[in-house]
Amino acid sequence: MSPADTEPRQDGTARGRPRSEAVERAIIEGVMKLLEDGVPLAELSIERIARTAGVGKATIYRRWSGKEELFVDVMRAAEPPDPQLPGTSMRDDLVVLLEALRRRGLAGRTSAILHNVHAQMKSSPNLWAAYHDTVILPRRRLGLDVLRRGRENGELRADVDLELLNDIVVGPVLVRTLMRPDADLPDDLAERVVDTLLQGLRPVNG
Amino acid sequence: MSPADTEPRQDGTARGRPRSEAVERAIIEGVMKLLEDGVPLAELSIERIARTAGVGKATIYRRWSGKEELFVDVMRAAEPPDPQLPGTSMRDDLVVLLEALRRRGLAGRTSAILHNVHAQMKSSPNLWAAYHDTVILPRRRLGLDVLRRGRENGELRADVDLELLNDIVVGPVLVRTLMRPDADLPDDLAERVVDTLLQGLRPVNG
Amino acid sequence: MSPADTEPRQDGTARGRPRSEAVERAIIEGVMKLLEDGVPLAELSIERIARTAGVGKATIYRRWSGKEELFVDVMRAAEPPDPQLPGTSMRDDLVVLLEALRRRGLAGRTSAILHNVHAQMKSSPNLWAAYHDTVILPRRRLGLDVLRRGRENGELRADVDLELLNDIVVGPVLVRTLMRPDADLPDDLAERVVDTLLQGLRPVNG
Amino acid sequence: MSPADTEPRQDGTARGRPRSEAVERAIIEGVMKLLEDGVPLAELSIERIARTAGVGKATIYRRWSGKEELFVDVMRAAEPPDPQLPGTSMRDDLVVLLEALRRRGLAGRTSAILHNVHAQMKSSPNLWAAYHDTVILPRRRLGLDVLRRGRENGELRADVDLELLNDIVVGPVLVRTLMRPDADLPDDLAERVVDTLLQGLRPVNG
DNA sequence: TATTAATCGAGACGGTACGTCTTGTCTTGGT
DNA sequence: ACCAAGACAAGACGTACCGTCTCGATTAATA
Repeated sequence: MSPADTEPRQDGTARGRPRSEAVERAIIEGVMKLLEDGVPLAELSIERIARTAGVGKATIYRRWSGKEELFVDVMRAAEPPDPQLPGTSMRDDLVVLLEALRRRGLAGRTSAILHNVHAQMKSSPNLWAAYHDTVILPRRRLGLDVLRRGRENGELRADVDLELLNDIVVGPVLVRTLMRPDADLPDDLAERVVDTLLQGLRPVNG
Repeated sequence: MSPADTEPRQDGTARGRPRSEAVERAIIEGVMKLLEDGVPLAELSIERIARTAGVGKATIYRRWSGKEELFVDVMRAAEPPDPQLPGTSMRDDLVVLLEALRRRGLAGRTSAILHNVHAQMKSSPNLWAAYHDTVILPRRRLGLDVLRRGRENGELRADVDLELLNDIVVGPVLVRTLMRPDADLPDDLAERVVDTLLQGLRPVNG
Repeated sequence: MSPADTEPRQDGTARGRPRSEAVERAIIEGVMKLLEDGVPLAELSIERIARTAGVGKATIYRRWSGKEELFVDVMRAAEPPDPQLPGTSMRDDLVVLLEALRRRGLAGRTSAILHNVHAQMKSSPNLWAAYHDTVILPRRRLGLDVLRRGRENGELRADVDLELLNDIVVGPVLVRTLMRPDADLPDDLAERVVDTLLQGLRPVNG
Repeated sequence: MSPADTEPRQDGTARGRPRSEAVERAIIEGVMKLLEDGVPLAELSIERIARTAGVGKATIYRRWSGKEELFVDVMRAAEPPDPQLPGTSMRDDLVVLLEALRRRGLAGRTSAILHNVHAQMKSSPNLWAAYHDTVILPRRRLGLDVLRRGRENGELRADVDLELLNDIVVGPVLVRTLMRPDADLPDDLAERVVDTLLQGLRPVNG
């Protein structure tokens, strides 16, 4: 799924002119620039991408089998780095994770790319799978680890389903980010979600 | 956004051959049939839709301004009816609402159409808005009403943010339905989400 | 080989918008204009022809299966009309026929087209055959008729091979026209060829 | 026009690895093999020639500036040697010359190459000129010499135009060879052409 | 014997054209 | 006024070649 789909060579022997990494970057940067400039994803033809990057069409097809595969790498390049967990408590760690998610949905470049390409990739199951495996899954695992530690530390009920809980924690931010583009993502959203969940929904007295 | 974009006539006077409603149904049914047959959304050209429905291309353009507008109506036609709330308690109402959401993500026809068209529409803000306003928003209001009644009945803490809570309730199911296509949606998912949230996450003793 | 390769319809029933004859003419005229302007045949891409004629590529492919087929029709359109035979004698008729051949090789538009397309067509046996059958053969028959009448009238030896003789008469002009592009075609060439042949090559006394 | 276009060095000093003559032959042989195998000239890309000859593209471009120049050398290599004239009489010499021409148009390898490359070269005036000067012209001069000797020997009328006569002699065979690919070239064609011309066309008595 | 420089096969590179497909508009003749 | 059919200009699709440009690896003649 990464660049070098039509592998240039299986063994180590390199023959012929090697592929230029600069070209690779130029293409991905070109796509990002177009998306940031507000060009609708539907108008992102390979022809136009090539024109923008000052590159021949074949040079694109030599690396990616089509638009979708290219977009996977564009997303990967646009993906912000993993957040640094404070480790002071489960609650704090969750807030940091959620906050990273919230920010990702706001930031200019990332946001424009994310919203568009995300939607696009959904139409292609195996591409989605590739993105899921290399981007989503590691983050998900990060969240599950935090929750597991929380359960072990006694911050969490012992009988809770961690997988489900992870979806519950992450759900509201993801929903607001990707499915309700007009929804606001206030600064304290991460905190409020985590604290609301921890406090429980029942009235205080009981 | 609805059919009859290029309105046939503003006033009441009807002149010439009236538009055939059968044609309208044939087109929408045709799109659904193709999607159910596993035709990828990307291969759904207007040309092919017209061929499948045995209809001229102009007849489609006379009703919708393009593929996306047509898809909005296809989604609307595929949307399952609103669930009937039992009204016995907030908890029960929420479970029924969530269960409807879960079912929508499973059902064959609906599911295939949903996943595809949903993704597609995300690329077009105003189309997404149209879908949001006529399909998502009413459901959302239904959920908010249930929560509001719950708060009034004392089933909910008084200081909770209903908007946020609604996203928390709906989030996990939506995430599993639309963003993790391989995730399982077990029969008791709705119940477990609602009960997990109501019980709170803290260990019992305190 | 003619226009209308992908026949629009076999029976008489005409359905859909009929093909525009104006477009047909515009395309053929466009090719001629380019050739007259000195554009080398090798640079006559379908893409360029379409651009010049202000026509979509598909519109060309709808009529001809490729460049070569199109060129057959261009040649046909550029072909000068059959000459009018005086009928006063075999000698005079032959001179007129040869003179027509000579002129064809001189005339600006025709000449440029002829030389180029002629060469091009040679690479495609069946296209050459098509051109041969509809353009060359009728002319050839005209020549054979003249010779046959000459033999019946006693202007020709009875034992002569008419087919061969026709090639002998036509040969020198054709060679100078098509194979020695720099050769001159003097005004009296036709007369001189015919008279040289009629007089024989032997010295007068014998 | 010959190999060594981008001359490897002007002065005598030879530095670096010298060009391999074997490579040169391999390329020309490769082209001939492809043509004999019935590959249409239009499909003879430099890319394919290089592939067939097991040679890098640059190695071809180092010797010839393009396809056409390469073809000139291919033709030269395929050209049969000059015929040996008996010298017994003008008539016999002409028959031998014509017979050589006829054979050239028949022979397998030569014929396939001739017909194709001949046509191709016509589109490029200066290439045609090169071929004309080094291949056609010497043959033509050979014919003119024979005719001149014939006139001096009294085998020919003194007032005949030798240039024109040469075209008349050569014309029919050339026409049948290059312009009527389906025409037959019977064994006695050369004799019949020469004798027909010598006998004259008029009836015997007069 | 080492150095040097042009050669070699391989294949990447920016372009252009190929022939096919879809887009949205525009005629047709018929309902 | 509507309909199905299909022509039309425009332009993207993915592939093939164009002629140029690196690569690492030969291959002589020179130093």
